[in-house]
Amino acid sequence: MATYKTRAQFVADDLRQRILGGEFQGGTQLRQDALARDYEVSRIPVREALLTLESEGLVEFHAHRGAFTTELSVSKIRELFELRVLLETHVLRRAIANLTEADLDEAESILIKYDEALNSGGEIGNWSEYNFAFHKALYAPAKLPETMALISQLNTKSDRYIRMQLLYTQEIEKAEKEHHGLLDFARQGDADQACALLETHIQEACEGIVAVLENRAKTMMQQA
Amino acid sequence: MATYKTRAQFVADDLRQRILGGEFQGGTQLRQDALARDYEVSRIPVREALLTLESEGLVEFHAHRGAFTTELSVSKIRELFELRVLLETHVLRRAIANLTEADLDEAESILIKYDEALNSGGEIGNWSEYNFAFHKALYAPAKLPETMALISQLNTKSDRYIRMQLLYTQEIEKAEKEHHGLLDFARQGDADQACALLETHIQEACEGIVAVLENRAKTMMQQA
DNA sequence: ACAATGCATATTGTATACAACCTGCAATAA
DNA sequence: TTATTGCAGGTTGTATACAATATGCATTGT
Repeated sequence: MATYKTRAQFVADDLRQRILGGEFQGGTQLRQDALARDYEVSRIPVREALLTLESEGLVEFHAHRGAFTTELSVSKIRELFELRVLLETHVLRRAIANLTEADLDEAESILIKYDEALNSGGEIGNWSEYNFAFHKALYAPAKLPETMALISQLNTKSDRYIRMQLLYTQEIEKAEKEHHGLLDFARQGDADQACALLETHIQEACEGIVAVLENRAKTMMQQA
Repeated sequence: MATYKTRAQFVADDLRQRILGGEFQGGTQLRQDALARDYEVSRIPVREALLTLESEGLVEFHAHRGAFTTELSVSKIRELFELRVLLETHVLRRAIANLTEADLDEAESILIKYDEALNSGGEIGNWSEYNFAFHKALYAPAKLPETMALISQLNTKSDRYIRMQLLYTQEIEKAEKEHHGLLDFARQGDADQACALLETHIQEACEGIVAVLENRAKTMMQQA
């Protein structure tokens, strides 16, 4: 079901990737006309795509002035990651309560696939997706779809910054170790330790991003 | 700023009210053509309004089949209210930490205004708004805008059912007492007790809604 | 009788055309 | 000089027109 993709959805999906990939600086205006030419469609599906992205927090509309990509302040990033801690530990705890062997294997297979991709090539272009896929697999047994939707939303909002962090720091291996740790605790059924690890995992990612952002702000000051 | 309202926004706001007011059964199709005639606009702003409402979880789009009002299952309602407990106690705790007299007075004034409206007339049409306004005032000192946005989102999604509950049960006075209780605990700076009360406040509202829904389902079975 | 197929109709999705509005600059007046 | 007003150009917002798709019914064949 819902296999058909309208042009608006196509544009939305592609544009989301481009924004998350860092193609646009925060605050740049997305001209409907130009995008319509790019995708060889009219402005109507472009507008609808932009509206979708607005609801995801990636762009902002100003009436009669158009859509601009958003930029998060440090305090908002901190807030988002605090929410992630709150929601994801909640889900993880519930997930561990009704975890099966199959669930654990599923999560582990994602991790292994990622390990291989990392060791062989080093293509971190879609690391962010692998990362989220693992978390999702781990949380899925909780069977809390609404909560997962919120978590996805938070991830989408902060994904740009996560990628940026990975670009500037070499935290991937550390994250990878923590993922294995999470899996081990989950396998042992130790929800408390798993949640504690998850909490620091998220918090440290947050601090890494904040550090990169503040560094960038400083170098930009010097340039000016 | 942003004082201008496009037609799409106008339609979205009005349609949201109508949906939350219970004008449409869950699952009814919203024909773009009919709505466009109603509001005397073209279908374009109607579509955009429906897209906005989709992002709020009030309607669902099916490609080439249009928009339908959503209906929440009991398990989803339970999940939403569980999320509310999680997020709202989090915010409340933070709010109590940096609460000023002015904040408390502000919240109290909303409560008093509502008390008066309730005693004099009994217009519960917009009780739901008063209710949320009070909660918002109480949470505002936490200064967590992203979190508040999520909470608003959850409230919008469940608002229809809250109204329904109020229509079928007489829980308003009880909620009112609990609101005063919340305010008292907040004034004393007792975050633990305030959060405990908030938790039961939300949970009982949830159970009330579930009871109404299951009752309605039963009577519908009998009719058929 | 019943299932499958094709057509008619209606509704959605999109392109094009036009109106409303914002922005920046030039001209004018204090 | 500086603030204000009006206009020009460009972008967004919306109406209209058309294309694509889903649904229901009639038709056909078994």
